Amino acid sequence: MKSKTVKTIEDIARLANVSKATVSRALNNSPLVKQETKERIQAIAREYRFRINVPARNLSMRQSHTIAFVTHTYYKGQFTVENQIGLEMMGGITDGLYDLGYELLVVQVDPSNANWASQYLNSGRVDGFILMTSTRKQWHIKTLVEMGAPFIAWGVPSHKFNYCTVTGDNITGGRLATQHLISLGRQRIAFLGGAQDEAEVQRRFAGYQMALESAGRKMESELLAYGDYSYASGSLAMQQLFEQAPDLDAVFVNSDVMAIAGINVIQNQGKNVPADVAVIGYDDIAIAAYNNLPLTTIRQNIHLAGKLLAQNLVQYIKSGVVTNVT
Amino acid sequence: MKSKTVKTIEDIARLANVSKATVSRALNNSPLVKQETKERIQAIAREYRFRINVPARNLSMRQSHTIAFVTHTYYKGQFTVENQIGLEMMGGITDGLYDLGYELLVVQVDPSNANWASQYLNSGRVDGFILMTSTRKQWHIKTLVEMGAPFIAWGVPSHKFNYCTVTGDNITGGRLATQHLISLGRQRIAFLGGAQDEAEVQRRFAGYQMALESAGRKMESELLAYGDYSYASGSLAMQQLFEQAPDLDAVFVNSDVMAIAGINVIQNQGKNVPADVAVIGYDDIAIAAYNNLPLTTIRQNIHLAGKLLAQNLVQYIKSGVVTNVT
DNA sequence: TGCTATAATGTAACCGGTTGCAAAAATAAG
DNA sequence: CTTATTTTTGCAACCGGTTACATTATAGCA
Repeated sequence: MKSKTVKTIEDIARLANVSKATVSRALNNSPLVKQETKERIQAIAREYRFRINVPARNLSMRQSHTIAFVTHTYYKGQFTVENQIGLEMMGGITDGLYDLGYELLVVQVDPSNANWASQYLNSGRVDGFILMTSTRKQWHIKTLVEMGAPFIAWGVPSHKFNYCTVTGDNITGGRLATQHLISLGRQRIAFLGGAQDEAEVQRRFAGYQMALESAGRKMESELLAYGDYSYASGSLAMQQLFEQAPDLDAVFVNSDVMAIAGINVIQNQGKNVPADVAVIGYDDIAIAAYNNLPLTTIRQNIHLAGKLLAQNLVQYIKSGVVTNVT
Repeated sequence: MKSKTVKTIEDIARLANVSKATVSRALNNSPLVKQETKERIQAIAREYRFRINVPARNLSMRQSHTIAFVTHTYYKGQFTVENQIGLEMMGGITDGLYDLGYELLVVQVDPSNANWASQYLNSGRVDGFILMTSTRKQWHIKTLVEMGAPFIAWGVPSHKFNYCTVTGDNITGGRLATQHLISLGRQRIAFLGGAQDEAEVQRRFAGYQMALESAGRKMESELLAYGDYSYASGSLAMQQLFEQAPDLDAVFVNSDVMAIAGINVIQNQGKNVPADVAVIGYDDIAIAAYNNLPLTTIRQNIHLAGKLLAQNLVQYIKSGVVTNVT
């Protein structure tokens, strides 16, 4: 524990009998300083527990080394996938950014106003954004693209614009889920999707279809129904499925929430889960593991996804575009 | 859309024919500048969409106007309350901070090393911390207190130290839950707590006891059991309760996760929930609402709590200590 | 009208780093 | 032992604000 007068790079310079510039270079491991001096300076810095002043560095380098995690205000009960996997994903992002020397700022934006982008960018507050937006909210993406803001989004990229994304492999996910059901010997496997116009849903459906086909079966339209991820829509869609195909013996549901709703409906029909009807859900929530429900779930590696988001965004900030599929 | 040469306060000064200093004052609404000039300058700033450079301001004012949300790396499946209410709470915090002109940085720390505190504080990166730590991790709190770092924690304050906190009103929560069960006409109401040494749990228990007493009943020790919030411990504790008091007809469980475990056990005993045994859970998760389980839950106003955390911390940064109960 | 109290603005020195360019030191070449 | 090179280091200007203090304009009052 030395005196605490060592707060700035200049203090260290004094202690080491060198100039500010040299200290700065030494601490940044510049090749311009002799190995020996470099080590000496670093040792001193370590000894005195020197912490570089971040705002000063940011100002000087005109970079904030900070990226914004953009989210809408969370409304209680608005149970979206985003809310559920949000924390886990943030963990991954923070991790990834940390390794790259960046930090994460949480920004809550008004969905009806894309002004935030310029606000944060032009203030030098952040170097880029990470959006957890689903395929909707295209509008925000449009704004960002137009203003040339560096950002990356989680979700299937729109074909209209060109920007960075990281996405779960929905096709494979859909295929795996369906194959699993097939391997259980199920004959009539239904598909209960999320919003039909979402790219994610379409891909899962594609996976579903692929699995069926490669098992020599064909998809039947009465085995399809769509909801909007809400509990209510799940119930509704499930009922619809039963009307269209009372003999179904399995269902692949696009979200765990709807899956739970579906299970409810099935049980109310007097059928047993999974004996009569097997149910398989998708991603989101840790609930599944702790639930006493007969529900299998396709898990996504959210932490990894977060890390990828971080890495690709930073990489983009220093060069070109990337689109990824996990 | 004007030319984009207006990036700094100096550009504006030029446009307004005044000095940098005056612009700075005008934008900060200082009483030192004439109302008229102030308005003129502000108008120009607005017109040119001027955004102040945050790093520069931070450097100059030696404040980051940023506070850190401290969290441990999230391990999948490590289903803690913190994880569950984390996002919602963050929403509240961001909200509260925003109103005060502060921002939220997410910091992931290594639980076994409290070095992060000085790292962030001394670097001028943040002005304070918000901990979501439960009563354990006292150690981190100790470190923070000792180094005089401004912070606030969610949870019942330790009597050993003096620091800011915001807490759910566990006593009232416990009372409400118990009263509810009483009003349902239940006779033998059990208490299934979390870790017995946690202040939160003790308070909930106090509430439980109060409710019983004011209903003219007295607490019986065979109706008590404790777990550690995990699913497994919930099952165990519930079994224990059944052994101790096979005739119980209601149970107040300290967390929704354990409640779900408990329900499972009860059902396996061939009893019906809630007909034979009523179950009431506590706080956390949005799951409850979407679950098909016969589970009532005491909800906490997490968003508000987050806001309070923000407000009280900032207030503290500018003055003294506060301890709050919602 | 002259003189002081007060309001409004300007000057310039920070804040704590980074970095282009010049100077000094060390090394190589002649 | 010079002179030309190549390394290392130092100087000083900047990044874009804030703010103590000096200066000037405005007003109040005898």
